Amino acid sequence: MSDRVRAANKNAEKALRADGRRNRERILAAAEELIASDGAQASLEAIARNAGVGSATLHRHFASRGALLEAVFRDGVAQLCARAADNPGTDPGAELAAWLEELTVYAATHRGLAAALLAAPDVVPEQVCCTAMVREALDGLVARAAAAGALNTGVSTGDLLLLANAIGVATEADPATAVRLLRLAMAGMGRPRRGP
Amino acid sequence: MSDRVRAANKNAEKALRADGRRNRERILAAAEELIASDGAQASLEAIARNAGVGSATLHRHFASRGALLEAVFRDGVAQLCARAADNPGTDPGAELAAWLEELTVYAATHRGLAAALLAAPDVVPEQVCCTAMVREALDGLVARAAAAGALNTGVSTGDLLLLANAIGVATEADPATAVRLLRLAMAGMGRPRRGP
DNA sequence: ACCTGAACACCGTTCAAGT
DNA sequence: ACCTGAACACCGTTCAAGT
Repeated sequence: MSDRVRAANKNAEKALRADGRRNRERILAAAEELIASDGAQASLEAIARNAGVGSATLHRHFASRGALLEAVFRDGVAQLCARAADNPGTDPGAELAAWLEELTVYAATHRGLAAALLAAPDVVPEQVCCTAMVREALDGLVARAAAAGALNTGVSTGDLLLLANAIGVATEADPATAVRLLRLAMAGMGRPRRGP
Repeated sequence: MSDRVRAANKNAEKALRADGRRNRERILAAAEELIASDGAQASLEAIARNAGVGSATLHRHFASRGALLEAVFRDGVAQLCARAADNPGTDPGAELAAWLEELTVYAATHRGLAAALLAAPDVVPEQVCCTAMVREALDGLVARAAAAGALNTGVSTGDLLLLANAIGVATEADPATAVRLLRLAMAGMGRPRRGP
């Protein structure tokens, strides 16, 4: 999986001439910065301007806003997802909860990511996309948690993904609130907690 | 409260000349339609065009996109909030849950509302705004539920508002999913439910 | 192969000029 | 008092012309 991601990045970088590759990096750096400050709706024109390239060059490298967002977040999301498989622990429920918090914090601290994940997948078949990576990582954790009886009946991977993204969008740039809200939703808001 | 709302609308309508009032209604009708189909980011230009007025006229009536969204949703939200006070029931926890579901469904079926509620309040002092109405209505329900011990410790009105809006944004135009997600979050996702 | 500058259609905002 | 048309600065997308 992480191999697939690395291969996809190699493809995007290797097939370019030296100047093309340099421009691509500049665009990504500018995009990262502007998305951090302006959110997912950051102006593509401004990104191209900051990168010192024409707007047509940006569109040549990234056919759509979604493609650019994917490229900006792919590495970070891949690392996050790799961590989901690392834990060989003994408490699947706690591991699921901990990883969901990581995902939510990551979404809340990377403006535009949650919005991108929420958007219709828009997946070119065979393409490695953030949504697919996250879903795959989460699927494993959910399966183990469910097998251990640590998950409420009727809760699916899609539910948890939707919840984490919803909270990520709603609390963008406020990770503390994001985590608090996620924990409350996991534990339940409608009745007093029992025990420690 | 509902009086304040009615007064605010009277103010906005009464002080206008006949043609101004007619244009205002046309703009609101066009806005309702386009926001329903395009979401909260609907083009103001297109709204003015559909209403048959110049774009400057739209800006004269509604100084900002937020002001227009407020006007579009104010009546519906006021009715929703009025219903929060109607119930003299005996199960505050259930009443809170039921009203939160109503709010979430309303948000999910009125594209743009949740996004508008999530946006920074941006409240002109003394102005009746949707956020304030909802918060006031919810405050009452929360207080009664908390007094009855039906609410998880540490859950505030703001938490529930944020959660409902987050789910509303994430599931826009899919009220069934919105309700399912809200119920799961209220009951808790992280452990099996007990009893009926 | 990759880039640029320019063109196109659109947008939100503002203002002078109308009635 | 309220409206309009026009102007301004911006945007995303596309394309012919360059190297």
